[in-house]
Amino acid sequence: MVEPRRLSEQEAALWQSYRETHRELMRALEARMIANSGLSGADYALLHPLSEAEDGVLRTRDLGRSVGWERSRLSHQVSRMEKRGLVCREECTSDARGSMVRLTPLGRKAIEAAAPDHVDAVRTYFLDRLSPAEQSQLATLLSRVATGIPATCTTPESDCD
Amino acid sequence: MVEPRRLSEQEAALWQSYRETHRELMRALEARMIANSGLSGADYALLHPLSEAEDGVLRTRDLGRSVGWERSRLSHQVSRMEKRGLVCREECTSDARGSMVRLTPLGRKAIEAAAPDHVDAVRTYFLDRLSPAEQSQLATLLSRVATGIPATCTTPESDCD
DNA sequence: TGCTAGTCGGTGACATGTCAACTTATGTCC
DNA sequence: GGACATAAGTTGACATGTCACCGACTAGCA
Repeated sequence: MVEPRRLSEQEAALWQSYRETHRELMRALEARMIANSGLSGADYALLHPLSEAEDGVLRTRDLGRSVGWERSRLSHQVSRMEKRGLVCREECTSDARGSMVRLTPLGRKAIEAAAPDHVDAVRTYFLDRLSPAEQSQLATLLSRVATGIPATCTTPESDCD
Repeated sequence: MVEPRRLSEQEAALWQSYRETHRELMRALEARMIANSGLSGADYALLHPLSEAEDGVLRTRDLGRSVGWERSRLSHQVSRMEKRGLVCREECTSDARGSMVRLTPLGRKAIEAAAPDHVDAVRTYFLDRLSPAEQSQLATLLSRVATGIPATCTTPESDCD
């Protein structure tokens, strides 16, 4: 009873504004990317690190780490992209458990066609909306929130202790 | 070639930090709510306005407006929640096209059981991480970004003008 | 060497979200 | 009244994301 059960008007407004702004921003970016290149955000997320990798190949595990996804999610997305010819799977010679994901020529063309406009969109809708001072303010706020988020119990490097 | 094709290190770091922080924050909130009450974020989003409404009933259209969802998404979610007994559908007497969504006693119990801990979680992971000054900074930054996002052409209250 | 725990990737079931199309009803204009 | 645009809601197909589990393999250790 002593604990505050409700958010104040300002708190509720901030929380709602935060969620709405994020949702609208992502919707705008996603819609623009699909319209411009036919790639979804999930496609782009995987194609980007692959395009930067040596020969356009990464071990599935490393690709997963570079985008911060779970193995299952990654596997499903790779399967979908494989079906569309953007990437292909290969065996991992150094570890028989593993597998490699390789950018196909089609995938390479797709990411190279999509990237400039996407970068421009991120600037237009996000970065350019903020002054340099505001950008560093935001970085501070984000790191403060981020450090308060409890780690997922399934995260390998941080057990529930 | 004159246009900046890449983000600076700082810009890329901010953009990545923004997306990661949001993802982790939402994951933490969702996990805690499911563990604590068995409700998902989508469940909560609908149960909340219903629980505040007169008699726990809202016209589907109005429920959709209050959460900002499209009709299809709302209809699917209501169907899933109906199957689990959290809400039920009723006919709309004033407009034969419409339908009403009513909170069941089970749904009422669920939202009332979930709300205090969720509010606490939003405080713990988000609001309490920021000082009052930082909260208003954030509100400013968000509104700046929000006003730069092109409206979706399907939004009913804000046509593309 | 063999046991055991952990890693790696994949799969199926399901929840969530988007899009296009459809049905039905309402409102508007002639 | 009748033609037409619009609104409300649903549905099916599909993309995405999460969870639990499996099967194969690796690594650490007795």
